[in-house]
Amino acid sequence: MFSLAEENYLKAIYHLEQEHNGEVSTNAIADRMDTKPSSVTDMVQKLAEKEVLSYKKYKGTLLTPSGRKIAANVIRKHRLWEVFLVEKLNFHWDEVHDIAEQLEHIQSEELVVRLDKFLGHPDFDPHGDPIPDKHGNVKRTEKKLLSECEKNQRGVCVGVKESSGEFLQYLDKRKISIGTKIKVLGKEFFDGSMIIQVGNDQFFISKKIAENLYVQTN
Amino acid sequence: MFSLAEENYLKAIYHLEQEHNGEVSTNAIADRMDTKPSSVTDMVQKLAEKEVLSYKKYKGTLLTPSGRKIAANVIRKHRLWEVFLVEKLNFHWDEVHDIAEQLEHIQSEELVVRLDKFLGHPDFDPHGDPIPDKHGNVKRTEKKLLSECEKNQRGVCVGVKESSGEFLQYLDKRKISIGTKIKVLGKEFFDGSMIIQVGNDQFFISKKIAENLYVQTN
DNA sequence: TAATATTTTTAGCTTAGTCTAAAAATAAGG
DNA sequence: CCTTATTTTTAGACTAAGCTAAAAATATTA
Ligand SMILES: [Mn+2]
Ligand SMILES: [Mn+2]
Ligand SMILES: [Mn+2]
Ligand SMILES: [Mn+2]
Repeated sequence: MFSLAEENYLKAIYHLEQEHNGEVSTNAIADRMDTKPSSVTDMVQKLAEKEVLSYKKYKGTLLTPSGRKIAANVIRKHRLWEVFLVEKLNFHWDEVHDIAEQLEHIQSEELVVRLDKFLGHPDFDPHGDPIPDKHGNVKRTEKKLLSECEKNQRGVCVGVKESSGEFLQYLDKRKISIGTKIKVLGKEFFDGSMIIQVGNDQFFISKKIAENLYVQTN
Repeated sequence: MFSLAEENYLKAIYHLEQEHNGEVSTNAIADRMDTKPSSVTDMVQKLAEKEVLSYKKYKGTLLTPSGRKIAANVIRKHRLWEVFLVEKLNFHWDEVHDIAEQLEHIQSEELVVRLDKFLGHPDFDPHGDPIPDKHGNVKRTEKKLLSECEKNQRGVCVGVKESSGEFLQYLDKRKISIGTKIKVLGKEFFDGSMIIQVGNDQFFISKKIAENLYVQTN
């Protein structure tokens, strides 16, 4: 029904919609997909014909509910395959994206159902991103302070409570910014300090740090 | 390096070469691939440019060693994925071909290595077809009498010893002909009779039948 | 608000892979 | 061996998806 190229566009637009929460511009799509804006205009007009997105010249695009469902399903497959590659084939989590980029386009409802079951119905991919359910719904959660997180919880940094220069510099040094994924590897009850994982780095943070970082948890 | 369409052509030509053992005609390829002969001519000329097959106008084509290796690798992936689908995802063996037709085109050396390992380095796919090794070599075996086969062995019918009308009619009734795959489910030492599987059917055969059927075993 | 800069679209080309219709080569039959 | 049938190739067109260059719309800013 939808070609590989069309699926990739829908997926990119889906992600961009979340990020900008709202219409997505032609240039933003071109940037994300490594194509030229003129190519995007063509494709977006075709997808508007197919009613998977709404488009007004010069005004940007928004997915329709049906387009959003298709995109979510591609993302579901992408993330399920990533789980498979890491959990079953023992790939490292940072090696799997490009393979999943191909596997996400395999067409077979039944395959997805069985893969999901085989993997034990996982809720998150190896990067900590949530796996949409079969209806395209993603479990979206409230933000909270990192200090409220438990061991093994994952979250995405969505903001800071205090924003002094020193604190922001500290975050910068630790390569933490909005959108950074954080996993709690350990938590000390005595002083509330934590060991966390950020990208490939693991390090200690004090309770004070943890109390000033907002995360959106899984 | 090679597109999905090119890979499918190479694979089809590979199979046709075995079947006709020799040059493959344009029409034969068109038939197999469900395309028009004119499309085949175009593609075959392109593949000849790329030196994966040799082609002389009106004379048919033959894969070069490099073309044969590429084809065998696609077939390797196809059959490994079929094993995965049946053994791990519990698909029935007659449901997996179309999905494998897509999965065989996923590009990743490492994925194949790990999938092969995960599956325990299988030698045959769920249909009993041999899985080429990483160098494109297929274990080709001698033909022998079905009566010489052991329990759980699989073979492809490649001929008969006696060819009386009654015998051939029997084979016909049982839907056994050249190319039919047979699996030995059980063997009785006392009288040499067997239970065999042919397609979805399972039935008894006497020693006399088994002694007159040549099979190529895995 | 008028000039300038940026974004987006259009127009026209390109390549891969397919098709139909017609021409050319080869094979078969009398 | 000549005529007819079959196979194969060529010529020309089409669609999907991309590109460049130029035009048009929108946004910025002096
Ligand atoms: Mn990914
Ligand atoms: Mn993709
Ligand atoms: Mn198959
Ligand atoms: Mn295929």
